Amino acid sequence: MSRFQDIFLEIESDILNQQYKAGELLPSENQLSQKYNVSRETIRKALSLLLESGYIQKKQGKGSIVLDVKRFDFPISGLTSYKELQDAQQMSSETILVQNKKMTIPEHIADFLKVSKDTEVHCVIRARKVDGDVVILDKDYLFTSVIKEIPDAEARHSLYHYFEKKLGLTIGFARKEFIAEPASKEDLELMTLHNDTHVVVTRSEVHLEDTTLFQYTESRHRLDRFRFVEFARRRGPVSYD
Amino acid sequence: MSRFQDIFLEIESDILNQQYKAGELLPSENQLSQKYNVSRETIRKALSLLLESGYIQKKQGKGSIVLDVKRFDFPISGLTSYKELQDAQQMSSETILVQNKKMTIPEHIADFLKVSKDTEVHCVIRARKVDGDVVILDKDYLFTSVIKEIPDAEARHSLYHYFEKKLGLTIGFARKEFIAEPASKEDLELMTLHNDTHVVVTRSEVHLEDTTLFQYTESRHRLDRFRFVEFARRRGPVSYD
DNA sequence: CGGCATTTGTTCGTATGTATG
DNA sequence: CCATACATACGAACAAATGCC
Repeated sequence: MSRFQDIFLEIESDILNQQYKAGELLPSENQLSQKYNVSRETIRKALSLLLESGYIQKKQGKGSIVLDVKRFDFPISGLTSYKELQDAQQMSSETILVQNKKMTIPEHIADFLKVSKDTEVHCVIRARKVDGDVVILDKDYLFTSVIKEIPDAEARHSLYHYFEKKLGLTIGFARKEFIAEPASKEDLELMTLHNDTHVVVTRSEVHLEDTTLFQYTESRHRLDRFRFVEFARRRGPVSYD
Repeated sequence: MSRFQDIFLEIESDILNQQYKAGELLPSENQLSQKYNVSRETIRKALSLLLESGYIQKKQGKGSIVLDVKRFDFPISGLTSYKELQDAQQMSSETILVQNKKMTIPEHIADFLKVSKDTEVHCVIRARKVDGDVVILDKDYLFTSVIKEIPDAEARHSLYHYFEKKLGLTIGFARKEFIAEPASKEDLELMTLHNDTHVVVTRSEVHLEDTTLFQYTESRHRLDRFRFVEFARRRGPVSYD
């Protein structure tokens, strides 16, 4: 781990432990560089991580103000599904493996991803049960050119744990889209939908560090179980209007 | 404008103009620093902006790969509403100013924001009409301690244009939350909802650069007119599972 | 397999510009 | 006007990953 990452983690935990309180200023960059015995550049890299993560706000000529981060649910950003919420908040949940088989990619997905229509993928479908109800349906399509085999046990546990810890793959980036859609026949069959007519769908394409596309995911959420929280920093002329 | 921002914009436009094509490598940081006559650090700052914005992927020992950004709707990220989509894509739309008055903050919002219950705010309600239908309802609450006056004409045009261009305020950051909710009586009255039972609601609290909270916004979207696109880069152990 | 050149990642030191109070 | 703090920029050095021979 690099020095500026260590320092980021230390200051982060100091903020979470209220060593630095919301509304106060952090020590100046020069003071911090003395405290940690590093150059100011190293401190600035640590602070810019804190900035991106929503812990502080910097102001030229003044200092770095600690934001009130505990007023909000944690983690701040990127929380998409109740499954992730549960992981973060230790709630109980159950994963049902509905399907795990090899097939050629469905045509509409090939079109969406702009890949060949005879690409081979693993199709993994999982239902997420909370409090007795199936509230999330996850459909993953994984390119067999990258992932050779998916044991059922791994699919029941965590695909990403399998990819990163066991196969040594590293995720690079993803594009996600959120929209509301009418519930499909499959949704009605597999999820506990009461009288809902719609679900919220998140579609993502996930790429490895070397930019190869290796996964397409569709996550379908019951309306009352969808929530997404984002921390957005102003960059350039973005309209919040 | 700082040098590294200029260089970011130049390379950005080179990517958009296909001077640098998707899948190819950018010139190395040393080559770029020669081309632009700046130090490598300056180039690295420009490249890190490109990285955050989803234009490139960097790989140690290899170089910076140009990503295929044209396959997706533009702008890549942070697009929340059809109003923003229209602005970006020159679609036609109409804004109806439903209300613009001073009042004390509604109690449930005071609770949500953890501010005093007798805070004074401007309440601005606007309906967004597309193709004859009202598909978005925006409710803005603006602290009178920061914003003294809101002319109707400005509310009909763009609040943010008014704040930033005319009042000289600078937005710092915001936290946004997306949820699906049952349609309220007000939604049914003011929006063209057909038989919809739910709407997608985005709630944001917007802060100025000096961290003062100055706005709370609730934007209510008809289900078939909501869409949000995000570019997410991997940082640390985040589960896409 | 090792060695080597190339490329990005990290850190340091220094200098100068700019905003704040 | 001045001290302080953050912003930008340059130059240098070494580490780590990659690719090629």
